[in-house]
Amino acid sequence: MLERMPPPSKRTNDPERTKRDILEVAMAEFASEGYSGARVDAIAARTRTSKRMIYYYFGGKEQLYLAVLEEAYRSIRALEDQLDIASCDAREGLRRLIEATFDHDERNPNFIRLVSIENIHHGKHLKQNLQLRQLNASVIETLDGILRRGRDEGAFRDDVDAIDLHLAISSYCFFRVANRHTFGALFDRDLSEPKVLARSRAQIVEMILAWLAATK
Amino acid sequence: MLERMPPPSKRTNDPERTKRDILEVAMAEFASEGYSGARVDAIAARTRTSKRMIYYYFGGKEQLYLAVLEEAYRSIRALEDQLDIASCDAREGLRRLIEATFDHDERNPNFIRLVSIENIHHGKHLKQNLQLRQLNASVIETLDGILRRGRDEGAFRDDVDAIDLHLAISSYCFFRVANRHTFGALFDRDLSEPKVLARSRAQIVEMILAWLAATK
DNA sequence: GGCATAATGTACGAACTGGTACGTTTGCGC
DNA sequence: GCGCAAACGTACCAGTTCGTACATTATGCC
Repeated sequence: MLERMPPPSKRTNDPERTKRDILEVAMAEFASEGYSGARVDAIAARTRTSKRMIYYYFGGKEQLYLAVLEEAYRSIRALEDQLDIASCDAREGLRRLIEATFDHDERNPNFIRLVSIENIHHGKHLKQNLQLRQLNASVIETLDGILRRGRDEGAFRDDVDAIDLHLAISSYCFFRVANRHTFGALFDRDLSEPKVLARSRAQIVEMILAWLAATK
Repeated sequence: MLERMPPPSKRTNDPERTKRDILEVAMAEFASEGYSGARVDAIAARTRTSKRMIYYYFGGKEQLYLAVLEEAYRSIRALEDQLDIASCDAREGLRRLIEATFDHDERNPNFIRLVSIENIHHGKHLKQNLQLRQLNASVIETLDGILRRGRDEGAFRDDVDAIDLHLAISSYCFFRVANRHTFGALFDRDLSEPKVLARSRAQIVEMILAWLAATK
């Protein structure tokens, strides 16, 4: 088959692949440049298809961003499902959950950046999306279960609720990734360096456990 | 030309006021819209002067942003100077510093947002600015002093350094403000509400103190 | 094989946006 | 007053950017 290469160009239709391709490229672009900084043309250029398809499948820049945001949130669904929390005591279960959160944020800087970007825009896209809110409820339930068990075991204090706890854990894990650049520039400590990372990972666990163990 | 109304219009020259005016408006615009989302025309419109002056005094959009960023960082210089830390023990001194950090972030959402924005842009502007890095070193020195005193008093563990501690404190205070919108949308808790705020303020103090008191 | 529809490519346009050319006014030293 | 530089206003331009009209090809179905 000596197919004359580009004359008939051999186009193949693959809607699913095209959509996924656009989403992936768009995620990288939005995460890297912010919503306003992202360029539809730049996304199209890095896609195997054309700008036309972005509008064909997604409708526009804002809807594409919305799809990216949803995809990003969806990918972290039930982060805590894979953990075997039931089989250990509350402290150990919590330790695993904290480490999983830490590792997740570390491994998904694009997700972190998108959340930052969404907050810059006052969370107006997320607020529109009912579905996503429910996805995130599960981590609260998990934490609530751990907290209750910890109280029953006499290991945890009883005046900290699941949302307090989630705030404490995720703020640390999130900040480390989101503010890596300014923190690194100001304090000369590269938070992405393996040794620093491991140190932080241990410290957030210590911190939370010490807090919950405190007798007020 | 029947124009009689604003004949000479009584213009007054006041360079300093003009500059400050532009900076203030620009700070609000950048913080609200992000760097790419901010519009030079929008800034000019809300100023008592014209777009021409932005270029006259600052040179361009990017240099204006740079000036805004510098101004924002400079305004928090020596946050810890007003605290009387020397006159109390380490735990009390640290408590005051944490609360001051918390209150500062709470009162300066624009600063918080600008830092978020700067991180979206990989901190490239901050990295260029040597001056600003030194300004921020003071908080580390202060924390270092507290930590050392705490160890001498036998109240603090000795395997946590000042930068570890600063990371723990500022991540919590920062996240509460920076991610207020997505957090609120996902977990139905308005972090800016006075009661929630006071609760958080107490919790971050408890958390840090419990951590440092832990005997490893 | 023919046809309807989904999928895709190309080229272009209208509006926006950062930046500037050009002219005018103010304030200050004398 | 007078002159001159600093301070300021207006109108406009050129490049960019989102979005679309129009044409074309692939694919499933009978």
